[in-house]
Formats: sequence, C-alpha cells, structure tokens
Amino acid sequence: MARKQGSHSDITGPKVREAALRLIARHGYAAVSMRQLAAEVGVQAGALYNYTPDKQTLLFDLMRDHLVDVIESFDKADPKSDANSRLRAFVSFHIRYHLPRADAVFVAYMELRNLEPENFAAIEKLRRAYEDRLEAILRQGEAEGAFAMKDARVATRAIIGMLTGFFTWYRQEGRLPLEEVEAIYWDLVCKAVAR
Amino acid sequence: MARKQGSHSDITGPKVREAALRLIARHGYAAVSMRQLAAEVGVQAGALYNYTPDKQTLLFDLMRDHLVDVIESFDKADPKSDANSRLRAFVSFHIRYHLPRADAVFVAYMELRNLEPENFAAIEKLRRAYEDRLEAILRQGEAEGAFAMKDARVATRAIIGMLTGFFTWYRQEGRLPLEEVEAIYWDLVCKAVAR
DNA sequence: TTTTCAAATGAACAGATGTTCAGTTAGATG
DNA sequence: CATCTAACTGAACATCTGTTCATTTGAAAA
Repeated sequence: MARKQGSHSDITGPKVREAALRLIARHGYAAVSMRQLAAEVGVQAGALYNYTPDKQTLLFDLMRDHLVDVIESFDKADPKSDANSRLRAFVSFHIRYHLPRADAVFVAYMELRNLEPENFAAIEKLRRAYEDRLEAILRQGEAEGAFAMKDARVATRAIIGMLTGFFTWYRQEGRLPLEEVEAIYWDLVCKAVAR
Repeated sequence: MARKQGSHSDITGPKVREAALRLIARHGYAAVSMRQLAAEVGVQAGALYNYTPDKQTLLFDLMRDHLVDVIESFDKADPKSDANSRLRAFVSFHIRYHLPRADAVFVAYMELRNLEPENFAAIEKLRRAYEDRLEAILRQGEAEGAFAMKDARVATRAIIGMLTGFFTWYRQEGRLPLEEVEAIYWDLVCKAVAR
C-alpha cells in the first residue's frame, strides 16, 4: 500500500516530527518505541528510517531545531536598546514563544540525559547561547545602573528557571489570559533585578 | 552465594534505593532496567523483588518518600512568625535541603510522567502540599502589607521554579559557596515579592 | 554441631526493542 | 500506454525487557 493518496515525504516527514514531539513529551524518549511512533504516524516502523537515520538522531534533531528557532526568533524580537526594554522584550518573547510550543520545550528540557555525549554537548551549547542573551541584558542593566543583583550568572539561571518552570510542569489551566501571565511574570522579574 | 558477609536486607534494601535514585536521575526511569539496577547493587535481578513488588512501585516509593520528607522537614524549619522571616526560612531551607539531594530532586521532578495515574495523583498531591506552604507565606505577607504581587499562585510556582531549576539542570560547579548561593537567591526572591 | 530460614541465584517466560532489507505498491513521468 | 522510482511493507535479526520461582546458600539460633 505504498504511496497512498497524500502520502509523500513532504507530508509524512513533518508528521513523524510532530508525533515524535508529542509522544516523547508525554511519555519520555526511552519509553516511546519506534513502533509506537510509527503507529501514531500511520505507517510501519521501517518507514521511519526514510526520515531519520536512527532514534537518537531524531531526538537530537528535534531538540536542535527547537533551540535554533528559539535563538533566531529572540534575536529578531530583541529591540537592542536600553536594558529595561530588552529585558521586557525577553520576558514577553519567552512566554509567548514557549506557550504554544509546550511539547518542544518539554522535550528540550527533559531529554538532555538521553542524548549521547557529542549530541549533549551541541545542545548544551545552544542552551547556553540562549542563556547568554539574557545574561548580556542583565549585565548591560548593571552597567547602565538600571539593575542590581548579586550575581548575574545565577540570576540568569534563576529567571530562566522561573519562566520555563511554568511551561514545563504546569499545563495551561486557562485560568489566566496570556497578557495576564506576561504581566505577572514581568512584575516579578523586573522587581527581582531592580536596584 | 546467598547471605554473603554483610549482605542482609538492612544493607541491600538501602543500597537498592540509593542505586535506583542515582541511575534513574542519570538515565531516566524507562532507560534503567532492573538488570542494570541489580548489577549496580551487586545482585541478580530476581533479588530486587525482595525489596519492591515491581519497578513502578519502586519509582513511586522513591518519589513519595522524598516529598514526604521535604514537607516534614520544612514544617520543622518554619519559624511560623512574620511572613518575611518565614519566606527567608523557606528559601534557606529549600536550597540547603535540596543541594545535597540532587538525585532525589531530579527524579521527583522529571519522572512524573512515568507514574501510573493513581500514583501520579498521589505525588501531585504532595507536590501541591509543599507549594501550598509557600503560597500561604506569600498570602500572609500580602495580608501583613509586607509583600505585594499580582498573583500569589503564579508567584509561588515562579519562585519554586526559580529555586528548583538551579538544582535540576545545573550541577554544582563549586564556584560559589552555599552561603553565597543562598544570599543571591534570597536577594532575588525578596525583591520579587516586595511592595 | 545441627537446624533453620532469610536472602540470594539463575534459568525461564512471553513479549518488546531498534534496525535492516528484499520485495511491493502506486503516483508521477515520458 | 508502459516505465520508473519514491515510499512503504512485513518479516527477520539478535538482544533486551519485567517478572516468577524452584533451588541453593550460609550466617545465626538452638
């Protein structure tokens, strides 16, 4: 039954990636088998190997593509002006970007330990690159006299942990609209790094 | 070779739990087999079933015992006085308690999705109970006029995410002494919820 | 010394695992 | 129309999975 209607690599490829993201986010990389993934896509297990050389590379590609997109998107959203505006943009971007991408965030944060060493190193580099964006903003704020904190590196990690923890463990309750969540977080972050 | 020297349940039992915590933290629940765990303990796979009815219950017990201990320990450390003192005690407790228990923290935060539904519900209840301790402090602070924030529930999650993120993803670098880390975090938290 | 039994072994179970590949199919091409 | 070939099937591979249990061991009690 090969080449069914609408069953081209242009369609199956993205389907594999979407299904992998969803299943891995829900059950974890090690707990999802290639046969489960194939079933979710509507294909036999062997067909997946037209889209990835192996399971490990599939995981790596999902994480890398997500992080590369995060960084590129932020660089576009960054006003590159004063530290306060940039920090506000960072918080806003982080929340708005991650909210509709819960599965990708989950995978990128939870599956690091399932990466083989060289893959892990590459992903850590990307994660670090994103953190460095925030750290640079905090240091700019210190230089401008707008912010004050005891340790910019720890503050960076604390803020990212604070922002990401929300999307990582607490699924959208719908209690609060996006603007509200953004305002609440901005209030906390803004005050935390204030002089 | 049964009952080797010093090989009683008083010794093997804790060894199983320690090895499980270490291996699951490092590789994930699904990625650790009972045979790997047994090898780490220095025993055959079958012997593990003297210490747990099954793999799932082992995971659940590790998570439950950790969370129960967290809550009990905090309740002892809680000064139960003014909100500012209590918040300071919470931050100090959280950091000092979790720092030497990185494996348990990791497992309790990362393996929720590998719990069967009723086990998940029980663990979520415990996690919520700990969060509620912090939320109560924040609300007390609001009532006293000491703190001000837009949403105490979101602030609770943000603060816990901020504190826990540190132990979850960033292994101790040794760059900063414990007192320093505590001071940095207290500074951030304190300002974030300030009026 | 003999007895006892908690604690461990090691084989067996049925089924799942990631991956490969010769063969089949059907939409697109000429 | 016949041909081509990307996309997929389905069986096979060696190995691993959680769990059970009859059997063996050896330290401690009698």
